[in-house]
Amino acid sequence: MIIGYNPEDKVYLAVDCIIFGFDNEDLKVLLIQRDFEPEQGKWSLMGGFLKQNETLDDAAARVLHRLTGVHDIYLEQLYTFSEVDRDPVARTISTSYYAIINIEKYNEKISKKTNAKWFSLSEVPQLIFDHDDMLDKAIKRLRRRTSINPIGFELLPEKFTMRQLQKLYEAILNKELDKRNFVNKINSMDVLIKLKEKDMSSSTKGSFLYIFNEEQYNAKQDNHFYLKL
Amino acid sequence: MIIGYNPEDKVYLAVDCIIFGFDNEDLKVLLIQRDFEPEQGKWSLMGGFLKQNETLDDAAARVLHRLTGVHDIYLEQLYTFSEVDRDPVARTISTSYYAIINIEKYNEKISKKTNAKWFSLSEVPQLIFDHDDMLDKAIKRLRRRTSINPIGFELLPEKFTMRQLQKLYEAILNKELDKRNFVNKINSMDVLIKLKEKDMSSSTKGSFLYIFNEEQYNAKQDNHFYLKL
DNA sequence: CCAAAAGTGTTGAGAGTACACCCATGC
DNA sequence: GCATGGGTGTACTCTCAACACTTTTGG
Repeated sequence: MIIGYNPEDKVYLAVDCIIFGFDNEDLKVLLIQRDFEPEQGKWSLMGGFLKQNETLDDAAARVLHRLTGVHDIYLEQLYTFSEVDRDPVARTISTSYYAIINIEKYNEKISKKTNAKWFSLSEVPQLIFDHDDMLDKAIKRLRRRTSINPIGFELLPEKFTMRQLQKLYEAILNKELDKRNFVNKINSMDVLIKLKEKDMSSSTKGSFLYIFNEEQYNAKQDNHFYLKL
Repeated sequence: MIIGYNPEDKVYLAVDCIIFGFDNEDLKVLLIQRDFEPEQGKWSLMGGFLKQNETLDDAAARVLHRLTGVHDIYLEQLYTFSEVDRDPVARTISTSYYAIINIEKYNEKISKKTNAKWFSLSEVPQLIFDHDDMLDKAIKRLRRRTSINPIGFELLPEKFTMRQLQKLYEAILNKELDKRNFVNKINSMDVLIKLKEKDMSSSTKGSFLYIFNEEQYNAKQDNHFYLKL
């Protein structure tokens, strides 16, 4: 026995993932309907238990992959929830993670999977345990992050219009933005490349497509952007 | 056995606390020298194991109290560290918390306790395990928080001078601030009460003392301050 | 020719930043 | 009378926010 080490008790450790997506209209979150007790039939975040030889980051990535088929997604740890009775079955402490993904890119895979469904933020049903709190924290964090540096490109197709990008920001921040101010601000960040190509699907005039200039972005990353909207 | 619940493994759960203090000169952090193996003699954050019937928040408060005698301190969860080999003895996952306290107010209590010592941020020795990372994250968080709303009053005596407050911000942000701009900004927040009393210890002229106007502060809390320095 | 979305600049207000001199007093 | 830290205001710049009209083209 090692002196000073006196682990009082063991507990179960889990991860839960808040997956955000965007469908060109609303910010959505991916939920699953539980097909097992407790709380069978209710909606919840995607979760799973930690394995012996993986980190929480690994576990979150594994759970996400198992339930959606999605790989190589940036996951960020949010907060660890530890209320004693949060899970009625056993003392379980859960670390929440959030990720943002492109709905179209993954939709096919996801829809084949078990009981997963996208919900607009305004239509999220009551979730099990403390998953509402988790979602809440995730939304707040996403909003804060959005104003620090340009997240959100992960949520769009490779080529996108200014309008789409604006709608995405509006969905995340849950408020309307002025078109001219938005364009000016985005352009001043200098992380987009304007293509000669136009998207003709949304208007007769057509709107220019942009791609994300990853190189520029990475170069500026450290300084932060402080895109205040 | 409950279907769908398949907890793969159990792990040990701990908390570690990063305690910041201020001595009118430097921002300091409270460390303890381990008097047990492993890593006996090395410096570490204050930590302990989670008990069966307490939350992580509770555990952090308990550990802090046990090792410093300090009560009723605002602790904020930082991040949960879960590298498989972070603790060589057993798989241990640790959730870090940080707090900021008034050194003078508690110094007597603390100095009686086991091996605890304040270190200026620039003089922190190498810490055990991943405690360096924890400290690093805490400093970053503290700096970010400082610019969102006026933290830091916790670190000062009840009555303090503008100069002290400025030094505190300089210590947290690790840069020099302009005296006039600082005073203007603080005054524009309208959360201090200027006393008629002066502190005569630092100069012949004496400098006015202030107290924190908690009521005003709480009233404004929600809107945030965005004290950009 | 008209409906529908795209595209584009200017102005005013407020916040941030840089900057220098006088004041009070103990010694 | 002088050394030491305390106290104070202004001018410039930059960013944010509000705001409206023209362009394109498919139908």
